[in-house]
Amino acid sequence: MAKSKSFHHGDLKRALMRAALEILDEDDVAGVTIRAVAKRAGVSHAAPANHFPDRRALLTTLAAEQFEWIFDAIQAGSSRDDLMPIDRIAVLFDVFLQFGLEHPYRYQLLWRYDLIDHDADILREPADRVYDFLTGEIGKIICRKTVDPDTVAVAIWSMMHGYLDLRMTGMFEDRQDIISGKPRAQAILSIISDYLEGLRAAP
Amino acid sequence: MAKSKSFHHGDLKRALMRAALEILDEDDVAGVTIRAVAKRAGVSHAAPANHFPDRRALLTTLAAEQFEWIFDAIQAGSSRDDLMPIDRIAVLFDVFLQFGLEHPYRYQLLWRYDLIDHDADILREPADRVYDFLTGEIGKIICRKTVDPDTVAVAIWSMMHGYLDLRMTGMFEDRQDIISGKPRAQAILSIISDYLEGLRAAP
DNA sequence: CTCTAAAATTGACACTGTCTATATTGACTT
DNA sequence: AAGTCAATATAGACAGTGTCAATTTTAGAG
Repeated sequence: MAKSKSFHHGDLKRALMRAALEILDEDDVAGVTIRAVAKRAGVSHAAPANHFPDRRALLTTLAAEQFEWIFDAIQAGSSRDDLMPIDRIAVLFDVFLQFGLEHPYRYQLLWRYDLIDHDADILREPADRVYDFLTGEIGKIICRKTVDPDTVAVAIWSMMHGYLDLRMTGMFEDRQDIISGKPRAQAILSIISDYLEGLRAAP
Repeated sequence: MAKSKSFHHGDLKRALMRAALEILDEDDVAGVTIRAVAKRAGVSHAAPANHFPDRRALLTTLAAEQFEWIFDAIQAGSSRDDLMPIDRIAVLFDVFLQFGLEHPYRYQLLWRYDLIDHDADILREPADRVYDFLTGEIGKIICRKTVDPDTVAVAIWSMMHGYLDLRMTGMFEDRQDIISGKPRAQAILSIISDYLEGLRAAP
């Protein structure tokens, strides 16, 4: 078997990832140090080096798992075949919003290019799947040739990410009364929805 | 005088900020350590403690200066009184895009809530000025009462920030051929512009 | 049972921020 | 002019960090 269950820990790599995720949720990525993860997993501070060459690799793997979870959630939510492309985009939007609002530290890790390796295959593959899902659905919507689907994808993805990111920084926090964050988030969704509807219409 | 020119350094606080900005541009915020800043300013590693209680305070001041610069640039660019609100928003957009693309490390620092103190007055004041400028111009555009200007501001700000942020992570980098970044950025601007034009029209 | 390669440990190094005590400076008071 | 004193700069120490090297432990093959 490829994953040899060795030593007293069984599968330390998986145990390290679980410990890292726990610490991430509690303490932000700053708390996810090699030594803290090792301590929670019950091993010495240098044990993780056997499974991850450095901290960047550990965090990259952690981020990749989040992208995989997100993609799975999008697929699960849009598996019904009576959904229109616009509805499937809404599913993607909902998944990201819910994920970001529930797990802000996980979400922010996804974009920490200074801590993770965006060019790594394990990260790029699931991220591309999500992105391709979006561009694919947009392509089904747009009829006229004057608009570039990729530009629309960039615009939508930008607004979605920007809203989440700024919301987490507290940029909008006390500028208006958002409590659960949902109403304002749905307003953003409706803006995007209207925009896409507008694109479908002939010029 | 409040700012006493004392000791051999004259105004160490300003010298520290200059050194910090240089290092930021070269090495990202990770390189802006207290000790590195002190070394570049030619003082001992504990000297900055007299002017900034901790690293967070230093970085917060550094970020505040960037917001002040941005606001000044927006004002300088939109001082002509023959500009329409939509044009003034375009100026804000251009200033942010140019600032972000030219100085990515400065831009990213502005949103590192884990490193700077977003509630500090010195930071919140110039940031609010920029944000209020945007909401003010949007308010001039929107006529119908069914749309909340603040929501529109959030949407626009989100798209602008999201595009810059994602672009810096390399999310769009090799998914299409952007070289200078300007064409795609202008496409985003035109999307926002169209959106605002649509809002002006009666329902 | 032995051998071996992977896995885990221990210790060390150069960093970091920040705290303490100490020394220096410059301006104000008497 | 001499002295005082708060502000400013220094040097040293401490607990952290990531990562490297040498060492020991383990699990399974022969």
